[in-house]
Amino acid sequence: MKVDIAPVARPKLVRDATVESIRDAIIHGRLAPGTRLIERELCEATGASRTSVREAIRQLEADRLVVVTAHKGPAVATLTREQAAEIYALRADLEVRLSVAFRRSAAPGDVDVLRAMLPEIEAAAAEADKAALVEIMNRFNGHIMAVSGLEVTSDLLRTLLARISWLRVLSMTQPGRMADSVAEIAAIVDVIGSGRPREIERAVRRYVSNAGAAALKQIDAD
Amino acid sequence: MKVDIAPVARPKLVRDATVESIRDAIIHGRLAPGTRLIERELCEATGASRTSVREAIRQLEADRLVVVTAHKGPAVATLTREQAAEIYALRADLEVRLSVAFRRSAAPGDVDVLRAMLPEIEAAAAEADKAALVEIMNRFNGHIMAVSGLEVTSDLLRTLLARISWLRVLSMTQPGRMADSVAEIAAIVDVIGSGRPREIERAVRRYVSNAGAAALKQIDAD
DNA sequence: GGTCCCTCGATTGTATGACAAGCTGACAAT
DNA sequence: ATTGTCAGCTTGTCATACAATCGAGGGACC
Repeated sequence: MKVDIAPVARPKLVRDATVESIRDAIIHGRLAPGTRLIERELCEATGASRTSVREAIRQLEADRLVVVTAHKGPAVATLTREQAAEIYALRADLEVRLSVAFRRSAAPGDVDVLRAMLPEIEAAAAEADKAALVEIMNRFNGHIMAVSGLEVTSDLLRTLLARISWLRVLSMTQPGRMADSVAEIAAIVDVIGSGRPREIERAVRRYVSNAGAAALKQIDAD
Repeated sequence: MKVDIAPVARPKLVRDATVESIRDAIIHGRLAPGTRLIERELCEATGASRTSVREAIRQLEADRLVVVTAHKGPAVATLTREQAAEIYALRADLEVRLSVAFRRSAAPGDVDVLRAMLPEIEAAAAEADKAALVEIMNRFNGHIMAVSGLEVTSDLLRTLLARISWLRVLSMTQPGRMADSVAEIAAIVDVIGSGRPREIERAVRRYVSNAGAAALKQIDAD
């Protein structure tokens, strides 16, 4: 017999909450790249013990969100221009793979879910509400990832996106970028459900490539 | 003044040694996928304290080499057929990028370094010496990565290769695979220094794709 | 003044002991 | 056979302690 009961929402482990806490501060830019992280301060800020904080740091280090120098301690990871360029190039490959897989696996209605987000995206862009835009784009990407069925690829993309998250927000500020961005996303939605793989690839690469160009311009202007 | 002295080999941190120790056991197959890892046993095996062992586990978890279930403990990660297929597909993309970048950045002699490894590869393959083959292929890949200058891409590829390391060794056992493999690698060396990107891509994809097919066949036959 | 060196405080690295929380398998009861 | 219960084991977290190392500041010397 199959019952329709969701598994209980387990109380988070302290270490996971700590990871979330620090990761959130990094990807939202509240901790700028290069910022030194002192264990004692992290303990005070999160309320966790050194044990948990240190385990959290190890996880963030493996995710490349922080870099740890022995006996000097962790610092928020910085991105060189070259690293950022690489990440955007890789992101394009991954998003192409996901979008094509989406096309293959999409059930009727999956494209509608994406299309239904467009007005929200436009609204957030019109108001220049970055936080809302980040949130809705996460849902947008999340749906594509979920439908694609590509676990590893989604996982990799998530870690790459986390590393450039603050940069993405910064590059949104460029005049005209948001409007272009919205148009490029709409173009993706237009072809992701019914287009040929070649067309999907072109639309996705155009979006990611332009986003990357904006991000790199942002880095150069720092 | 520039002196040719390598930086001192610092005494490894206990935690790094522990990570290395466990990672090595996993990628060389001494710890089979699915094996439960008990903290106490890891402490006894490595001589490290729980503190260090637990931090090592967190790192391996983020690298996806172990999966941790709350209150049940870590276990060596398993690979589904789908995950393995994804990893080989992504590996192809990454190796193509690295090889093309190698072509662009290679100094005279860099190709010779690769070519000089071919006899070693052939010898190891002829003797079916898997350990030697793994070692030499690591050097081969390492040289391409170093010359390519693509840090992020290299990093990502290394983590993916770690996840399929045991599978690669297994799939070597298939009759004829080693000989084909050697020929495909030789073909890559032939074009990586002077070929057009398209040719390089084709050679690399042929190699990775065949390796992936062998690996998947191995999974199916388990 | 500038440079070298040393000491000291702060921070990280590691180990240990303690206890709570949660899982697992065995056994008893119905 | 299913369920309830319990004991033992493992993980999760904390506090504490101490060694190793780093970095800044202060003298000593030129």
